[in-house]
Amino acid sequence: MLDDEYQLDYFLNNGFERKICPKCGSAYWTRDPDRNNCGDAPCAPYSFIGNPVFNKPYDLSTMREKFLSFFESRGHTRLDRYPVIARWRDDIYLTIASIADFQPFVTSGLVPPPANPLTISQPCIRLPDLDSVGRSGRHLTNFEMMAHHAFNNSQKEIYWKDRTVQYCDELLAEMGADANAVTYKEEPWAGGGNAGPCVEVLIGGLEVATLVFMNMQQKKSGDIIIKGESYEKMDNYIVDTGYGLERFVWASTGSPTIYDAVLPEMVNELMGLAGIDHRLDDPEYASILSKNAKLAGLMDITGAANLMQLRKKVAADIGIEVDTLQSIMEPVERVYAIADHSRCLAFMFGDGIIPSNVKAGYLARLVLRRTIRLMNEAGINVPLNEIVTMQIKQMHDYPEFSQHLDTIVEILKREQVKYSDTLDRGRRMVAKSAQHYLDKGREFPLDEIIRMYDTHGIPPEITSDVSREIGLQIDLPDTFYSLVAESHSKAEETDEIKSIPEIEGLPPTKRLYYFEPEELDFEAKVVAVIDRQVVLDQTLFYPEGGGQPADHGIFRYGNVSYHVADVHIENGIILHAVTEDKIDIKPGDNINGTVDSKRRWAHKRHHTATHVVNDAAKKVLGDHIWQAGAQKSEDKARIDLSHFKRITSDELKQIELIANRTVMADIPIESFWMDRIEAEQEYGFILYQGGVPPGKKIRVLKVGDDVEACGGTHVSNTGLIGPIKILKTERIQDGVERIEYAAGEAAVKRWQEMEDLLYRSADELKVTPEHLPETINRFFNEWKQFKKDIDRLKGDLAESYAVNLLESAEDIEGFKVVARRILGADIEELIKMATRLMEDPHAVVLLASESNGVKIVASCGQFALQRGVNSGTIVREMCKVVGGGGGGRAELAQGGGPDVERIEEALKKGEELVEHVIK
RNA sequence: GGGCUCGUAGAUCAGGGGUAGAUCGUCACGUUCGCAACGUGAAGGCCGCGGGUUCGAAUCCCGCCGGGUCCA
Repeated sequence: MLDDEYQLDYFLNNGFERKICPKCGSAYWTRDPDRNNCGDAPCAPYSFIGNPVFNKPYDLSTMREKFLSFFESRGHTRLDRYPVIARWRDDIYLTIASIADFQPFVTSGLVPPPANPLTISQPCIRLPDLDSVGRSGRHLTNFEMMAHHAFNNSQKEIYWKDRTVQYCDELLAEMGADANAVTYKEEPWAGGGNAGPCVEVLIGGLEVATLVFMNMQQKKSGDIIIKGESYEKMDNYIVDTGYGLERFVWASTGSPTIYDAVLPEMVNELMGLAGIDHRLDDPEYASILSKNAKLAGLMDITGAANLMQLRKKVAADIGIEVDTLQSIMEPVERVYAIADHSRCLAFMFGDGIIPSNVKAGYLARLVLRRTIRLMNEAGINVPLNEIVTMQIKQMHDYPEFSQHLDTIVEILKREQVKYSDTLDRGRRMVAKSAQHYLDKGREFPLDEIIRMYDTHGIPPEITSDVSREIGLQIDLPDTFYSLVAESHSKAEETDEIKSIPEIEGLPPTKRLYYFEPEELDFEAKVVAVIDRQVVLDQTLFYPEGGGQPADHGIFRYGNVSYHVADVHIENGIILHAVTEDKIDIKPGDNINGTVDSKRRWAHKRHHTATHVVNDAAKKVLGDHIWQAGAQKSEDKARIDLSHFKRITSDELKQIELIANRTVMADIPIESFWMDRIEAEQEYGFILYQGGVPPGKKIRVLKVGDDVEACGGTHVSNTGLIGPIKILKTERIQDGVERIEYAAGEAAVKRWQEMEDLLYRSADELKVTPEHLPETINRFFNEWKQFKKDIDRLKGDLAESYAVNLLESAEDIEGFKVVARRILGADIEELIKMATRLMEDPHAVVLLASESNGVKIVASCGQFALQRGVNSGTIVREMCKVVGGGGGGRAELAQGGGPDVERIEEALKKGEELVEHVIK
């Protein structure tokens, strides 16, 4: 249906012919009259292996430079790369494509591009194909997407399809590619809410680039259907190209795998450590790897069954046994994967991801643990941090990673220890469980294996290995991980966005609080009244946002006052919710507004303090600190920071001190509106600590050394924050620390509360606060000692009582029945006595005392037990008499009840029961 | 953001309403010229914290604190 989109003048004027691939049915453009396939896998096999498509081999650096300067010389501005962690996005964690750098605001047209047209080489991380990395010869977890982008709209067109294809053709020609070998395959593209026509660029059977012409956006009512979704045309249309740097390098060397082309030093180093003789100059060995890569390029190799298929084909092709091939390929594939993964980790940690159990940090840990597993399997007994360090030292184009090497190494060391702890714990758990099932003569249940992985992070391979050692065989299903996914309930909750239709068409409210930050009184004209919500033309009321709660206050109209209890902003329109049911104001009326000064000041102080604490934390803990959330209130505030270990109390004191020094330095706070792109270029993504604000312009706030995009209200000088008191830290997730603090009056109040607590505690012990710790220590130790003494004495007491009691026992048919009330004994003493007495096989003991109600204990010796005496039943009946309950074992039971008056009665009842049973 | 788990002696863990346990480690004694090994014995517990249910809670329920882990 997009067929017309591909009838490019460039194709028509340059000798191209449109053909349909007989195998896959795709349309493609070629200069070669004899070509009879689209050139893409699986229709065409790799032909570049051992037969490079360009005129010379390139490495990553020279290839990247070749590409960027090619487009620079054609009017494109070269841009620095963005981080691999997508801090400017709240919908994805990792940068997955060059266009991701410009979503959502540039692609939507809201914000102009930083340059137009532009070229960039953007490192990307994609994890969905993790399983194929190392095996297919071409998959990578991380790669650089070289790109040129042009952002067009109805007012201005930079260039569109023809020029894009022409550039591609010229680039390939300049690199010495055979023009007849290049095909352009038509393929509609869709992703991330956008879509458009696209051509895939193929050479030597390898897809080296994708040229996307993004001109549609997803819309339910759209009339264009692509891959099952409806789209409509956009006003702006964007050239979104992606040239795979690593694939270009691979195609230029023709090596058997992409890993040998891209990371030759690393691969060789690791092969050596794994004890593998990796000699690509050995024709036989090289041919196995090439065959494998070629065939892997033609098929889906995810899952053990598919992989086996590949092995069989390759083995048959070369004429060796499948087992032999397996034993050659498996170790090599592992090393390739390690080479890839460790580079991925270098990017992740180099760009500041902190390992965690959530979000991007979880993805980092996933890759990290996978790498450790692979290294163990490969027999590489070198700490992971050394491998990643090796990697970073070879990444000369990324000198910034070396600057953070100390932090990266520490993180990796901690993670390695953590993982080995988890595995140790896991092995013990599996061993215990396996023994349990072995003893019962049962199999290890599958859901138990899933549970081991799901709740304890124990990989199924480990479960299988450990239980095999114990003697329990386990067959792992190939579909293990999808079974795990299934076991998770799919409770999808879609937040319904409450939009208020009445506000559509209203003018945005003028935000006076930015222009007159010190003012609290204002006049305004009512624009609309919707239910209990008032919209004004301008307001000093700050709406909830950026972790700062809404202002409160009052409106006055004539003699009537209205209380503003909540304020929020929607599409630039500020809604004031008032508590009164009846609102006698209407659009056009002029009202007076007054903001609650105490609340506003508390928020201002806490908000500015947040920036100050953030900055202090960064100075104490390191550059990797990144704000992961914040919330303010009148009496305290908190900030969540990414950090890979717990904050110590010394560090906390240091942070508090530095924060208060910033306060005392009384630094004026600067705020100004700035072009988004300009601000990003000047200050970096560090601006977005507190989240990414929408819009073309952003408000930049400088508090001392801290610079952030922030829309909140602030004090004018740090001195006005007043004292900052840090209250506590909390670890809200692995890798995220929360610091709670109070500022200004709230801080003073906290101090006073804490002082009260301290003096009250000291008073209780009749000591001065200085002596509190040692006194408490003494009391606690004494308490423990007394407890032990009492316990021992109770035992002694019970012993001596017991002798007397037995002597005074009533003889019933040869049994020694004791039914006595023991004055002053508690339940423990009764139990000790009863336990001591039941040593006599003829004893039947019923003891009662008054201790916090009635306590009753019964016991009986061996013979009595055989006679049918059951202490449990007897106690239960006795306790009913005193209005309670009880129970226990037949030889020893206990209970009690509230009715003290009937103790004797209960004993009598017990005696009767005993007699009844014995006789 | 959602889910699942764990917190008991210095360490590793049992017990899952009815007298707090095992193994290792520690200490003492015995055996030995001495050590290891062995034997005998002992010390070592606010059963994470706070509420609730109950005659009775390490155990059940709720909240908090501290860990572990899977998924988006």
